[in-house]
Amino acid sequence: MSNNNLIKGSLQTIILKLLEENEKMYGYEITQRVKELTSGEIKITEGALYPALHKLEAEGLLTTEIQQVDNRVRKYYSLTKDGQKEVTSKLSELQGFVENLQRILNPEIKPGFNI
Amino acid sequence: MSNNNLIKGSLQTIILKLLEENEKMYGYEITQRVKELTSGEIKITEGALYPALHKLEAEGLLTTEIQQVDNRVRKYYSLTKDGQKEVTSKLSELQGFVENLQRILNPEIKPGFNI
DNA sequence: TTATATACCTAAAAAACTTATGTATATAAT
DNA sequence: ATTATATACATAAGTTTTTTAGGTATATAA
Repeated sequence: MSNNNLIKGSLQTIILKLLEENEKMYGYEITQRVKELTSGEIKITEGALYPALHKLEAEGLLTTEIQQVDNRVRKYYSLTKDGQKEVTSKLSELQGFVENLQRILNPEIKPGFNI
Repeated sequence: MSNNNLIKGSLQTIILKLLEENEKMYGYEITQRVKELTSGEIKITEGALYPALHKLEAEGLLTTEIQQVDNRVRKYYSLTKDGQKEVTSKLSELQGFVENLQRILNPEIKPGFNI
C-alpha cells in the first residue's frame, strides 16, 4: 500500500467494488486500476492483495478462473452471489464510517458542500 | 473502535484533531466526545485509546498533566509544538486518503456534489 | 545482459485493534 | 445492603491486517 498506512479492511471493500463494476479482474489488474484511479497515490502491495483475495475466496465471496494469456497465467476473480450482496453492505459500512470521520474532523458546515 | 473496524491510523488523527480544538482533554472525555459527535456510531474502546495516547506522548506529540477531581484522578493531554505541527499533516494525509477512496468507490460525479 | 513490466505466490515481522481483565470512586436502582 | 451503571485509569493476550522481503516465471526494452 506504499506510503499511506491507512487502509485496513477497506482493501476488501475496494476489491469487491471493482469486481462489481468489472465482472472479472485479475490481481495485477486490480493494482493497476487502483493506481490509475488515484493518480498513483494509492499503491496496493502484492503482499496485501493476494492474501486478501484468497480470504475473500475462502469466504465464498469470490470465485476464480484461470486463463492462459501469452504464455502467462492469469487468475481471474469474480463475485459470487454472496459476494454481490456483500458489496452493498461493505460499501455502506465504509461510507458510514467516512461520514462519521468527517463529523469529527470537519465539524463546521462548509458553504457549498452538499451530500 | 467498537463494531466498525475501518481505517487504521485514523485514531491518532482523531485524537490530535480533538486536542487541537480543545487545548486539554482526558481519555474518557475523548471517548465521550467521539460518541457524541457520531451519534453513538463510533465508540473508541479503552484498549485502543490508552495505548494510542501513550504512544503519542512517547513520540513527543502530547504532554500530560494529572488533576484530582472529586477524589478521581484525571490525566489531561495537550498538544506539544511538535504535536501542533503533526495535526495539520496527519489531517491532510487522512483527507487525501479519503478522497482517493471516494475516487475508487464513487467514480461517477454526482450532480450537486461540491468539494 | 540488465532492467522493467507482467503475473502469480508466501512467510516473518510489525502495527493496530479487540477482548478481557484489573483497580478505584461515586451514584442510582433494587 | 447490594447490585448495576457511570466515571477514570491501565495492561495483556490474541486476532487481523499490512509491510517487508523474498521466490518463481515470461516478455520486452535498454
